[in-house]
Amino acid sequence: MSRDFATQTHLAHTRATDWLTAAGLRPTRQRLALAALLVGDGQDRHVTAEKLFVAAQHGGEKVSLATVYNTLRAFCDAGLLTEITVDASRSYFDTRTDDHPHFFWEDTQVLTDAPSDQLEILRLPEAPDGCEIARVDVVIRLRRPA
Amino acid sequence: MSRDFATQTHLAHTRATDWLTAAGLRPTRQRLALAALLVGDGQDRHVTAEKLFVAAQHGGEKVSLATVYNTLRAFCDAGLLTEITVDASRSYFDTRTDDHPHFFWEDTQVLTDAPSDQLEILRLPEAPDGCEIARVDVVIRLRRPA
DNA sequence: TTAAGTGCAAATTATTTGCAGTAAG
DNA sequence: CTTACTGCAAATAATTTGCACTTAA
Repeated sequence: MSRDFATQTHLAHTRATDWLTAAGLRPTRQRLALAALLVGDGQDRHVTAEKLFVAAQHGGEKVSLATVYNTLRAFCDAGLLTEITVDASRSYFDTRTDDHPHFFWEDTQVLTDAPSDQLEILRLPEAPDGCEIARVDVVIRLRRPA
Repeated sequence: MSRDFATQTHLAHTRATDWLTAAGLRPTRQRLALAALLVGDGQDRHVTAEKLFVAAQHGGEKVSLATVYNTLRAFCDAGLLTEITVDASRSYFDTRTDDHPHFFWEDTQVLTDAPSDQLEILRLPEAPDGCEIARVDVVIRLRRPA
């Protein structure tokens, strides 16, 4: 809570590097910057390409939007992120890669984790013949009452 | 099962008309054609704009793609359809408007209903303060094993 | 008659891609 | 060195929109 800036930055960098190399991805300057924003503080995050791009710029990083897109795709392919689709016009990327439920705030278009220990699925429809369940997406859409 | 074509068509037309007027929508030629394709036989359906457009053309109906989009949106706004988002690049529209689970076949990109009686959610994360749950989307993603 | 609905073509928006240059191993 | 990565600008693809025309009520 009271670590100084240098230490925090250093930790973020280390974590980002490990995260990338563990997945066999080259830790380039751009990827490190994006990775640090995603997992630098060990917190789970849900980002859109645009939001991450803005965050990077805000942090003084020089990364192109196309690279942000390509990088997010690369991270997904490497299993570092999961893509979650709640809004047909935008993709969200989650740093948590296990199967867990989400809240989607319809007014702000924000996606967050829902406490997974509060979800108990007793029975699930079984996969039809010749199929297996790749993932179960549970999105709880929240509305602020008028 | 063995009703003749004229009767089937007539039923479809009636059902489509009722469906539209019940929602306070003007039963125009285009809307009737699309509605008949959607609910004409009383079966539940999941369509994309493009698929519905092609189906209409195939049936000899003259409807523009923009109208298909506008119409689907109008049907949703009127509560006749529900939009389901499983794929960031395409919207699916479901003729069943109650909250129920779906199968999404990743190989064919097809969306179907999952038997809702086989899903039992024992406990759901509760909505954060000042919020209510608008809907719970459950999408079971199916993969055909290699 | 008149407000709602339609078609077309142009606009928008998120995302991808081709390719020439740059950097990591 | 050599192959992967990046940036830019152009290409895609789904969806929306402006506007003149048509049609249901």
